[in-house]
Amino acid sequence: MNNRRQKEIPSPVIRRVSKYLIHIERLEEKGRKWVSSKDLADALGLTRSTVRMDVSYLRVSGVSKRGYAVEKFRKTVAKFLGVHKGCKVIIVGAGNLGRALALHKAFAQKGFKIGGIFDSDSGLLNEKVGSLRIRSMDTLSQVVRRQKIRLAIIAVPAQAAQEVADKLVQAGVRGLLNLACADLIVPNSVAVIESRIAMDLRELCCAVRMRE
Amino acid sequence: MNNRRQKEIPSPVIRRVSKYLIHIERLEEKGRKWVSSKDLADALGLTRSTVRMDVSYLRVSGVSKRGYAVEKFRKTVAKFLGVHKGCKVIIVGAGNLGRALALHKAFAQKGFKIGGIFDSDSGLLNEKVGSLRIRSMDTLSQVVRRQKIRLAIIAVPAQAAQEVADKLVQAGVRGLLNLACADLIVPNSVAVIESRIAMDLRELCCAVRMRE
DNA sequence: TAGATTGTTAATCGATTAACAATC
DNA sequence: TAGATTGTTAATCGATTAACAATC
Repeated sequence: MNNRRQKEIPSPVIRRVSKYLIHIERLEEKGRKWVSSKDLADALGLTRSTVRMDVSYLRVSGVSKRGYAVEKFRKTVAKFLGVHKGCKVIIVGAGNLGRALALHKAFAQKGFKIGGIFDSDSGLLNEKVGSLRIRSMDTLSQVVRRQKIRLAIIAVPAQAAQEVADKLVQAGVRGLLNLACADLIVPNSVAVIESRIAMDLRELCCAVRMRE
Repeated sequence: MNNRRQKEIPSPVIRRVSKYLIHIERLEEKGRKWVSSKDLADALGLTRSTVRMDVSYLRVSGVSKRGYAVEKFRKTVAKFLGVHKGCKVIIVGAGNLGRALALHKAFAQKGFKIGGIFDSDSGLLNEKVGSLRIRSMDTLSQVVRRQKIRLAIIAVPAQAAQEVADKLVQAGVRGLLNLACADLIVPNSVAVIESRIAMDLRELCCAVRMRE
């Protein structure tokens, strides 16, 4: 593909690193100063080797016998993931799920700010969701440009998902979190993470059967 | 581990198979009778080899030159995943997210039925969410036993997640879908799928940065 | 110092892809 | 028949784990 500033990171590593961050944040709250690869491995059910390999992708250097400095680790990981206070996200779809996410406290806690909620149903226009007002899809592109929004959550029914994705991509959004049960086709330059709860449930169903 | 009836299936396979099911269901609605490994591979961005290997784990046999019979494929995959009409799930946590999921239409469409919604806040007791009433945590174990519930969705704040998981496990639930930003510790006999939207957003953040 | 832990290289393991005979 | 597709085995690729010297 195109030449990247960053070394190519395997996606299992990224997934684990975002788990490390959650864990490290909790340790920091508790006042812990140091964490070792063994601590992390035990807490997350991994091997020490895996943790150390993952850490080697970051620019965190550890100290023999003590491990990694918690605060520095947390800062470096947050920077690595591109997470910073006030990273803005918009939500498309103001149904039950879209509204719930707009009000979801964990987002703010994890550094995200909801930059707007949109719906194609003009009956919902201007209705309040927390401190936000539901906006029309016509204003989407303008909002994305003005506020320099890069991330969007798709919380619309499956049939509408592709059309919404197209609009978002055209408006310049760079990453989509897809909650709809639909496979999205997007240009290579746009990242998509699937988070389809109904699909997860099916996977769970299967996992349960496997261990019976 | 314990001896299983089923051959051990790699989890990437399970994840892909649940994607096949979504796709196949749509094809069936459209009246398609046959689907080939090439069709599936193209639709989901995989190689034909991968699709055929995955299919070989199922008990679907294909026909040279035509591929797989759509209806039979769909039925076999649904059975393989353990998904059947009316598979019951309970939701713990009647905050924004829990309520939204209780009302979420995609669940019913995908064969799941919400068997109850629970919250520890007695102020919410008996409040209506769609056709359900919010129940107290004290009744959880009874409901799980009577209705033979095997799956639960955890939609409570991170601090409460482990306690809720313990209660669910004790009540006899076999699979947990965790929406809380907390790492759950459960016995090996219980399956856990993580579906933490805030974490997914962070992963997305990172993915976006990678391709800049 | 002795012991614990990092950082990195090499070995292992498993998943994906390629290849191809069998089949319709 | 010729061509397309399955089903399976072998080759490749990449991720995980093990091992160990360096370090504090």
